[in-house]
Amino acid sequence: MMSSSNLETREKIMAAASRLLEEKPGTAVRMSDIAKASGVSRQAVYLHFPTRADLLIATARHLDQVLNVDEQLAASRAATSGRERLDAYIDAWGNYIPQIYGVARAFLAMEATDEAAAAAWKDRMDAMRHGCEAAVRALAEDGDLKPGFDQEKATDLLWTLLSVRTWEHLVQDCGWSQQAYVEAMKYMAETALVA
Amino acid sequence: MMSSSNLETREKIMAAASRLLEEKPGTAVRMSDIAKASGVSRQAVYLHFPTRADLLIATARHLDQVLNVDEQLAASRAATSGRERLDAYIDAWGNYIPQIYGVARAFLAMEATDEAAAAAWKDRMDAMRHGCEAAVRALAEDGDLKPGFDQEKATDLLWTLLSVRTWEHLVQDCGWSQQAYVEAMKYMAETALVA
DNA sequence: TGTCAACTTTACACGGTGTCAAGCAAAGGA
DNA sequence: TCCTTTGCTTGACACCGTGTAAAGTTGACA
Repeated sequence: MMSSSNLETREKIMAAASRLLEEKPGTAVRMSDIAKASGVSRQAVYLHFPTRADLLIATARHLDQVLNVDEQLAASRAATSGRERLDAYIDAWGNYIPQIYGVARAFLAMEATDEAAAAAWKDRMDAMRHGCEAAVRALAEDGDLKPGFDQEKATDLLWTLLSVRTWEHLVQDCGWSQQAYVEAMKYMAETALVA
Repeated sequence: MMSSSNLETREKIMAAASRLLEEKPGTAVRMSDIAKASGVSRQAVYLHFPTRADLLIATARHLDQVLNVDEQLAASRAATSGRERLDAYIDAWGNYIPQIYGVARAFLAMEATDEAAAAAWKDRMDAMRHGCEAAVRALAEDGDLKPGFDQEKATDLLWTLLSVRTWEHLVQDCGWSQQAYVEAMKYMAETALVA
């Protein structure tokens, strides 16, 4: 029961962290806030997660698991044509962003100062880039990639279009609806990259 | 002579700040670093600029003046057609970004925590948005705005495309050349917004 | 009964921002 | 010549958030 309580506490902390970050993104959420929200002492948090970056990393993984990213992104891999794949990927990732925005924002804020956080975020974004790369390759294999576009540049462009910062700018700063955002990204990707 | 030295010190501090930020963007530049680089005590900096945000704001204005933003952006206002105006604006602003990137990055890092810095940065970006708005309006007046696009959405899209974060992503993270960046932004804006 | 594991409480070090107060040196006027 | 003002220096300190250290508490279980 003690060992299960150990795990339960860990989960409680991660759950509280993701809840707080999701509730008030942009607000600086402190370790003590997370501790309080978990119903645990600040030091208990440090017992489970040596640093803030460690907690953030674990929380991100935890969220991926709870939200089942793999399944959410599976549709795009099942697509037959390149165009479908591109569309499905934009749909999947574009709609995943708001679900992880709180944690993402915390990462982006720490990135500048914390080495470990920067590396972890880079990893996640590299993984996302692979999705972009696969969509572009599928497009190219169909002969549907706009002529004169090399795959790497096309991937970079798509990657930029689908960055969390672009989502943030349009949805948070400009006040676009999630649907308008996804449609705009599809439109941009289509007109820019598809022949 | 004392009153002129007063101004000189102020300028020295702002010059040192912009130099340090430009030299090592991404590195956290502290007030004490700026003081040292200015050849002045840390408290002298606080004598001239009550807070870090104040220093940043003044430095940004100072930089605008030294680099002569107005002139750099003038070409776009002189353009006759909407398409020319769009192109000229992307050219001007897109090439201005790297010149202010150091300071911009400092603002973006502070934005999350500092109210004053966030407001000042928002002001600057709103001013930039007016440029986007004007370009889109000129396009619409020529009947060259893609049908089914309302001007506000088009402005938002262009604004997002020309954000410092987009520049950062492509040039800093993806390693694109400044020229490739500007061309890509022109291409994206053209294919997405021009009829 | 005693041990171990998870957790609590309290205290403290560190780095960065911002404040406060006393002192100093040079310019400039009486 | 003396005296005031101005621009700056020096050194100390408060505050906050992260992270560390150490001793104490509580419940499970052998």
